[in-house]
Amino acid sequence: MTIGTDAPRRTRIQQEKRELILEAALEVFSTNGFRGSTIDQIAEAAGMSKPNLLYYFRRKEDIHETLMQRLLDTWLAPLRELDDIGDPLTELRSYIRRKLEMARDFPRESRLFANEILQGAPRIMPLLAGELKTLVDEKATVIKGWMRAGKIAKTDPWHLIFSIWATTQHYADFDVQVRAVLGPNRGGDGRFEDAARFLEQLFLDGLKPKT
Amino acid sequence: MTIGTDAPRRTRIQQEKRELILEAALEVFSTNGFRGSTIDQIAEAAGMSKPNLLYYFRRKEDIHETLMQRLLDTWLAPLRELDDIGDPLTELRSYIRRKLEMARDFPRESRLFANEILQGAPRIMPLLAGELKTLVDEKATVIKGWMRAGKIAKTDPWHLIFSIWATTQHYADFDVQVRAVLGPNRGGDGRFEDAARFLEQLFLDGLKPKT
DNA sequence: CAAATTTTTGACCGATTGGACAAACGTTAG
DNA sequence: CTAACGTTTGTCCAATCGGTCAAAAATTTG
Repeated sequence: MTIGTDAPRRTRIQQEKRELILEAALEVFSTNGFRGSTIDQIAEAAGMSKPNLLYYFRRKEDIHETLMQRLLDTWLAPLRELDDIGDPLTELRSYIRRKLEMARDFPRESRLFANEILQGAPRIMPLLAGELKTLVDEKATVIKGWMRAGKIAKTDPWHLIFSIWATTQHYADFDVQVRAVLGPNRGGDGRFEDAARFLEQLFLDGLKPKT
Repeated sequence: MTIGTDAPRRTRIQQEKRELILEAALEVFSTNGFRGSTIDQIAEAAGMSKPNLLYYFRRKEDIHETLMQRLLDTWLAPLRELDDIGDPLTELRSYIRRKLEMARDFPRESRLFANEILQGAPRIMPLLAGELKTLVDEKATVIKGWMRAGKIAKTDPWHLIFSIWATTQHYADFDVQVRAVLGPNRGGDGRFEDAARFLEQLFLDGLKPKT
């Protein structure tokens, strides 16, 4: 019997094998893109034969789809946590920090997402215009409230969110370039701490109310 | 006779055909990546048969290589123009503006470059660690001079350049997402002016010396 | 005009691709 | 042990890939 994509998992072994495949596929897809990756590559990375892999995921697209669905949840978690309860500047600062930590700890997820968007988001466009837009609009309203209350400088909340995404994800998506430019000394493990310090200064001083 | 990559162009027709192919290849490569693009796609986009295209460029890689070489020159031009002569804040502001204009006017070039970096820059790594690093180091020294002179706030020049790259190129590379989130109203042609206003505020207020 | 050269194309090739399938293998329940 | 079920693999297939080649067509040259 083959394992359907939406069918409930049966044995513990199936769960584990599917997880193994997804892990391998994340590695391969994130570095080669969807069309640039082959089932053979994924199967080899997962340590199994191609037909065996196709026993757990019937089509190449199914693997990618499962990967993207899981990705979006964890990827948007930091933004969901952005809340109205704390101090606005502190909230924003910790959002930036969390996003940067995700770029550091989950660079493959970031690159997988970037690959999809770069190519026109053919597989997740509905999610962008639906779930994502709703979430961003909601958070933009929160930020606008902070601006009206004089807690942070008045500016465009949507482009503020874009700039946080751009600057943090840059350290995952363009990691090769960052390391090449920084060189062997400054391009080491400390580059994320340097980035965190810089981004905090850039955003906070730029957002501090004038009064 | 076939046309070599490094051979000097002969007739005007050859120049034009090569240009036609490069234009078509830019379109295809920038949306599908190198491995995701086929010679047939490029040939069709250029309005010619596959063997005809291969008469002008012997290998698929030759097209990509020519494209990347041209790209880097124009792509780094704004940074090269960053000079020590004018007012530092004005210099940085116009650099940001020029980069954003390039993201608006040459989004395909930006995506082509992003695709290459995302996949580990296998074809231009030497350029990154060589020419690019040299240029950035040089400009970082200029910026550091501005900081020592108290003209702009003290921070990390390299990460400052990264953040300018990230925020501006975001509007080319993630254009689909930007438009989806902004929606039909705010996602129209005015989005680049909104972005310009926001980025100016973000960077200038963040870089202004405290005194 | 005709000869020489450049440009274009149809047909083809070997390699790789995503995927199908039946047989073999392993495991577990009776 | 054995029947049933879940798992794995070798083999195969049609489609597509990058690229070749010889010959036709168009253009340039004399």
